[in-house]
Amino acid sequence: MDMLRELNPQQQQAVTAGTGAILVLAGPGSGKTRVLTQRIAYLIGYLGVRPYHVLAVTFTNKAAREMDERIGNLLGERNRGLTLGTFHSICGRILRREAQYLPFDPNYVIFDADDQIRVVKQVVKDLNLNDKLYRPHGIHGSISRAKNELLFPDDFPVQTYRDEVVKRVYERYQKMLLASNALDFDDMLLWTAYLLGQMPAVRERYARRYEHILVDEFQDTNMVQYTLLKHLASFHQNIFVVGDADQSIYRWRGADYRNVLRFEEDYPDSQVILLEQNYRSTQTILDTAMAVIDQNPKRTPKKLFTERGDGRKITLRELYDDREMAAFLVGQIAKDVAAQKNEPGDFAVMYRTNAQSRILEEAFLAAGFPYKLVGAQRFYGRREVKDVIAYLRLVYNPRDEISLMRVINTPRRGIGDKSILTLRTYAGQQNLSPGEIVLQMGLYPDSEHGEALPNRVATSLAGFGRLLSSWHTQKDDLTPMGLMDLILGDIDYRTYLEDGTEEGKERWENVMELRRLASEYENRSLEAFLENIALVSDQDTLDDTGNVPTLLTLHAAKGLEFPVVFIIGLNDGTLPHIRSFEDPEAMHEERRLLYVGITRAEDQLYLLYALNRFNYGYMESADPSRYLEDIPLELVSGAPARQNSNYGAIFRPERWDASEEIESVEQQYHPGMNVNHAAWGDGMVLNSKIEDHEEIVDIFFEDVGLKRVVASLARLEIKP
DNA sequence: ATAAAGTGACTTTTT
DNA sequence: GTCACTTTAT
Repeated sequence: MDMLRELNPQQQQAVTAGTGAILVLAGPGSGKTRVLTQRIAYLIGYLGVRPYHVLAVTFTNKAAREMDERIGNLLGERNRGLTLGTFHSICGRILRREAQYLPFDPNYVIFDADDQIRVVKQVVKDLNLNDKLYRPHGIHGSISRAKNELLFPDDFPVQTYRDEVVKRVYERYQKMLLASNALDFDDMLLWTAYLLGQMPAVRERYARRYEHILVDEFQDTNMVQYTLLKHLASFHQNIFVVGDADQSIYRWRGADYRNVLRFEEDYPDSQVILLEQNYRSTQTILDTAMAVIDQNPKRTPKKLFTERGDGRKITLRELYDDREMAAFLVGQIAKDVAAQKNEPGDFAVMYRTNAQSRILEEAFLAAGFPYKLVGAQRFYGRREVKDVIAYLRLVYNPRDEISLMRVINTPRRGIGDKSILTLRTYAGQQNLSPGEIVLQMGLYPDSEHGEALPNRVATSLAGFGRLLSSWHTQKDDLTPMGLMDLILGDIDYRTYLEDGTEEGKERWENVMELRRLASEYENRSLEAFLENIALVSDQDTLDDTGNVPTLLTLHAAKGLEFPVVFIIGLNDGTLPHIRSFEDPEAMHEERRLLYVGITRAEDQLYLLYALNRFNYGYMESADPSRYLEDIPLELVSGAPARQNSNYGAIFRPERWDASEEIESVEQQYHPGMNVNHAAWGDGMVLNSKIEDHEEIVDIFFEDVGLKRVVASLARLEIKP
C-alpha cells in the first residue's frame, strides 16, 4: 500500500485498524480528514469492501464534498455507490424512501429556522398565549432541545407551569408541521431515529447494508445522532469515529461531547487511537492554544507537537474601539500584501458574533480591499429570495402553509388578513389544508369551495388558485429553473421588485442569483434543489476561489486553516460571550471556541481586543478577555517580559493603577467545598466569584438554606 | 386593503 | 442602531 507511506504511525494504525468500534481522538491539524478518506480508500481499494456497504457521515456539505473529492482522487470511479453526506441529507434520503411508515408524505418540505419560528408564533397566537411571556424563540429552543433528546410531545417532561405550556405548544407545533407535510431540521433526525427504533425490519435492512460506518466531528453529535448511529451499526458493529472533545462547540445545538465517553461504554472493546502530531501550525501557535485549553477542567490532556519549529511570536494588540480594530487589521493585511509577505487569500478574520462582521466590511470597503464573507444567511435570508423559494416549495408541496401564507398576497393580489382567516377556517372545516383548497379551486373552477366561500374571497382566491394549479400541473415537465422562470413571469415579480430604487435593483439581482443556482439543477429534480437550499450551512458557502481575505465566525472556522489569522473582539462579554457567564459548561465552550480559532492559524496569529465597544448603539468601556491572562508572555511579541506573568496587571490599566490601594483578592472557595459558619452552621459552597475585589460565595447551609456571603466578612471555616 | 408611522426587542453560535 | 411587528390613518 503505497499511500500508507505518507502517513505517520498513528495515522497508519487508524487507517488500517481492524473491524469493530474505533475511536480516533484527533487534535487540530493532525490530519483527520486524511485518515478518514484513506480509511475509506483502504476499505474499498484494499479490503475489497463494496462502496454500497460503506456509510460516511459529516456535519457540513462542504466536508462531505471535500471527502468525496479526495476519495475520488484515491479510488477514481471505484467509489460509486458510497453513501456519503451530512446527517441531515442522509436522513432526508431515508425518510423519503420510507415515508410509508411515517406520518408524512415523501414530498415533504424542510422548514428552516425562520419558518420554524413562524410556526411557533402562529401556535402561540392560536393558543391565546402572551407572546411577551412565552417568547417564540425561547419556546422553540425548548422544543428543539426535546427533539434532540428523542422526546416526542407526549414524552415532554413537565416540572413547571412553563413546561406545561411548552408541551402544549410542542404538540400543536408538531401537528402544524405534519399538516403542512413539513419537517424541521430536528425532525429529520428524530423521525429517522424513530423509524429505526420502532421498525426492526427497516432497521435491519439498513444495519445489514452498512458494513462500515465512519463519522467525522464525532464530538458534535447529539443524542439523536448518537442513537441513529447505534441503530445503523447494530448489525456489523463496525463504527469508526473521529473527533476532538476540545473542539466541541455546538452544545447549544444539543451536541454532547460525552458521547465520546458513551461510545467507550457502549463498545467496550473499542480501540482508541490518539493523533497528536500537528501538521498545520508553528509550535508557538500550538503552545498558545494549549495554554488556553489547559485551563478547562475534566479533559484528557493532549500534547500537541509539530516539526515545523517555533515560528514567529503571536501578536497581541489593544485598540481603542472596534472601528480602530478593523482599520488596524485591514492596514496590516494591506501592508503584508504590499510587502509580498503574504497573498490576500492567506488571511482570515474571525469573530464571535455575526454582528461584528459589519464594521469589518465597512473597513475593507473603505480601503477598497476585496474580501469574502462566510454566511449563507446573508443570501437565503433575504426577503425576495425567501419569497421565490416559497413559491417553489408551495408548488412542490401545496400543503406547506408557511409558504402559502408568505406568497398568497405577494405581490399584492387583494387577499388580506380577513380573506386568509376565512380560508383558514373553511379549510379547517373541510379537513384540508388551505393550500389544497386554493389548488382545487384553480383545478376545478366549479368546485363547491367557490360556493361555500363569500363571493369576494372566492374570486380572489380562485385567481391565485389558477396560477398555482397551472404551475403544479407543469412542474414535472420543467427544470427547476424553467419552473422558476414560469412563476416569475406569471407574477411579474421583476416589476414588483424594481421600484426604481437601488435596493429594488439589488433585490432582482438576488433573484437572478437564485436562478443561476437553480440552473445547476438542469438534470436534477425540484426536490433536490429545494432540499439542498434548505440544508446549506454557512460553511458550505465558503469557496476557495478568489484570492482575498476571509471573514467568518469562530464557529464557521472549524475545520479550516489559514496562514494568518486575526481573532478580533477578545473582550470579556464578547469572548467569552456574556450569555455564557452564568453557565460553567457554556464558559468551557467559549474557551474551546477560542481554542478552535487559534488552531486555525498556520504561521501567524493576531489577537485583538478593544478598550471600548459599541453595544446597542452606545459606546461603553470593555475589559480584555480573561483568556488572554492564560497566555504565557514568552509567546507574545512586544509584550513586556515580566516574571510571574500577570496579564491582568498588564492588560487592565485601571487595575494596574489601583493595585497599590486595593489588594487583589484570590478566590479561596470553590463549588463543592464544605464550610462552617459561626451562626448558620455547616454548608456546601455552590458558587463563588470575585466582584469588586471581594469574594462573593453562595452557600447552601444544612439548616438555613441558601445564603450569599462576602468571604472577607463572614469568617468561614473550610472543612476537609 | 394598504401605506405610513410608531413601538419594542434584540444579538451567540447553525444543520 | 436595526429590524420586525403593531397600530393608525387613508
